[in-house]
Amino acid sequence: MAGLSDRKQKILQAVVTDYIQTAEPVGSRSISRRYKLNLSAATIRNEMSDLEELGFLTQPHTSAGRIPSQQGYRFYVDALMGPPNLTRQEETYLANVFTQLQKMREIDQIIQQTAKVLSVLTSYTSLVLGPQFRHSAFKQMRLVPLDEQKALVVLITSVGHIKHRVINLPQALSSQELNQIVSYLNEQLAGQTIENLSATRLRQLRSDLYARIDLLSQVLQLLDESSADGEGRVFLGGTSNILNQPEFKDVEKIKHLLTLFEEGSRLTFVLETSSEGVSIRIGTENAITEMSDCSLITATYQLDNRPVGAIGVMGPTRMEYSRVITIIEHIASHLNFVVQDL
Amino acid sequence: MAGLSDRKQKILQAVVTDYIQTAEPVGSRSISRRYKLNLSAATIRNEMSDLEELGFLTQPHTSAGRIPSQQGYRFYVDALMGPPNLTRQEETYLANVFTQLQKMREIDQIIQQTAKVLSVLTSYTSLVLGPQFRHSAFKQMRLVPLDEQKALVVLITSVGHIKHRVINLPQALSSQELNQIVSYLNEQLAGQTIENLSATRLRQLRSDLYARIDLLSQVLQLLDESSADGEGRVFLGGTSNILNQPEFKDVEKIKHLLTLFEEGSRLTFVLETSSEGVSIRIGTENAITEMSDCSLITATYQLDNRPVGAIGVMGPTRMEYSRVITIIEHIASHLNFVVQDL
DNA sequence: CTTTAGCACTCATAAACAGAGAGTGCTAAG
DNA sequence: CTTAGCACTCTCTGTTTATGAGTGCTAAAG
Repeated sequence: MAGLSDRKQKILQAVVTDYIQTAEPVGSRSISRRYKLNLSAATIRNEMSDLEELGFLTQPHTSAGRIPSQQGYRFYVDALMGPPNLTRQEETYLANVFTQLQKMREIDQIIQQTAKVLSVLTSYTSLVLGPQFRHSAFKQMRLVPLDEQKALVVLITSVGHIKHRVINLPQALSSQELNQIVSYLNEQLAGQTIENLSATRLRQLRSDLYARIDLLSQVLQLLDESSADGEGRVFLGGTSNILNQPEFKDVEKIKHLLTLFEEGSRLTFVLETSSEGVSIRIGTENAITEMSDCSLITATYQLDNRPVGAIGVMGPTRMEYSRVITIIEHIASHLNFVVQDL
Repeated sequence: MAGLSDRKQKILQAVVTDYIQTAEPVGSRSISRRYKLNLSAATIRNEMSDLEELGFLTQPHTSAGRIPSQQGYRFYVDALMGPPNLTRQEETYLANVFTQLQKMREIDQIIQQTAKVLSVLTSYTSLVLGPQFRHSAFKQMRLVPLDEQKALVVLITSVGHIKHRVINLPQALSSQELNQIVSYLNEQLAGQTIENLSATRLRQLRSDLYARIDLLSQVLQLLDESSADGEGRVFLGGTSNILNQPEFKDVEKIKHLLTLFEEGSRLTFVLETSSEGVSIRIGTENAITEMSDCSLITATYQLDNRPVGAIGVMGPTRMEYSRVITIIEHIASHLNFVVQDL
């Protein structure tokens, strides 16, 4: 697998970069012309034939050029990929974006804006998973009475995520008692991460306050929902960008992807399961069948050294890997700061 | 314009219903076969020729069948459209949905679910505009201190919409002073609609509290943003449904629509400007050029007899108007109750 | 005067076909 | 081991041809 001669590597690299640019099968001739390898077309032809045998290239049909196979892209990404090539323009654009993001206060806005920026910069489709409630720490809880029977529970966590819910008040409770319950809960829950709450802790609380079950259970339900699916929302950017890719001129393919985009939960899953740091999944490495001819590059962002969310870019397997990777790295690392400040 | 002979109307109706079903130009022959008009193809041919002259039908090319023109659809919708035809299945499905919606507490969830239901039932794309903050009345405001320098402003309105924002506290303020300001604001703003606040009222408040400008301006900014674009978010459902329509097999068209879908503000505008009750806009009646071969059916929903939001369904001009209209009416009227209960 | 049958004509769509071009694989020579 | 040459393959494009649905017109029938 690793035993590719230097020359084969150079040729593979040429094929991949050429195909990434043109989206057309690349022939021996055009390589010997465009890349300074000082080899004749015939030699390259032989090498390409070998590379096909080894599984790095494929032929759409006899007597067409070669295109990289999934394995070919994998090798390219792991070993051959050139350095990023961001233009100065793009870098200043990035810098501008960062100062703008810095100013925003609402997490939703930040997430959405991030998605947009990612898609504009890369001209692929971007996915951004908002900070996950259940990874963040409980900070404070407040009860705002609305009228005789209703009150607003406000839950504040360390990622600046604020969750609220109107609940019904048992009429038997005096405002004093209410305050007691709230401050008791605040005391008990302070600093815990939401996901750690579910099991033992909540049961204990429940028995402590067994007299107030009614009220409590509503609050706990809010906690529970938050920890379950609630906040795992994925924001998309540039969904129409995929249509610019020649590999998606087929309406059926588009339909598959669009319906995938509508199923938030599956997207959430993909992003949640992405490993820490930058991860690159090519074609069928993606587990989601609809994405089997796409590549997905993701990165996580952290809060207090714990990954709380992820950003990603999806494009055809013929994707500008190095470019996207550097952009994603920049944005993810910056997002760390932005989230920290909330 | 209104002077269409009875027979012409029957034929026009036949053409429209046929075309709605088949999406193919319909010829004189198939009408005399499929519809019991007791007229020969030739007669129908003559009538159709007249209808074309009058602008109700068009021919894609000589010697093809006719398809309804925009004017044709308009006449159909205004005068010819048959009664709704919901199956019993669909009605029970609707009933189920309603009980489910009733249970939800979070406005976002309700909106999103509504969008989904609308798109599933109609198999077109649905747009739902959440309740507009600026039409709703101010109810209460709270300040939750987070730490020495920061506090959370919570704004509660009568549509059950809750808006929050972290703001910086001027250190000079004691908690007593804070409370004073808050209760003063509550007093002054109670019952006002958000949109009425902007102009004179705010200026007055600003001068009243001129000493506390720093704090106040942040709060006011929150109010302002809410009244501006903030809450006018549109949720989409079934975006992939358009791909099932044969008129959208062209990738360019799809791209135009998808990019339109990404521009939330333009969609907001369309829904905001829809007149009270059910409105039907066919083709270029839509003002948005990207939608010039689509039709949009919208309905508003109310709170306290004021329209606060809208729902809509978008499909090709060849849309099942009567079906969609009844579905939309049902859902909108139900939404009135759901919103009321929040 | 209206309706209908008959017929020639039009036009899009599909299938069949030829030619061009790009690329390969193989063979033989450097 | 490299390269030039050549025959072969396969896609793509444009052209031609056939088919069929549908129209418009004319003339006869009601």
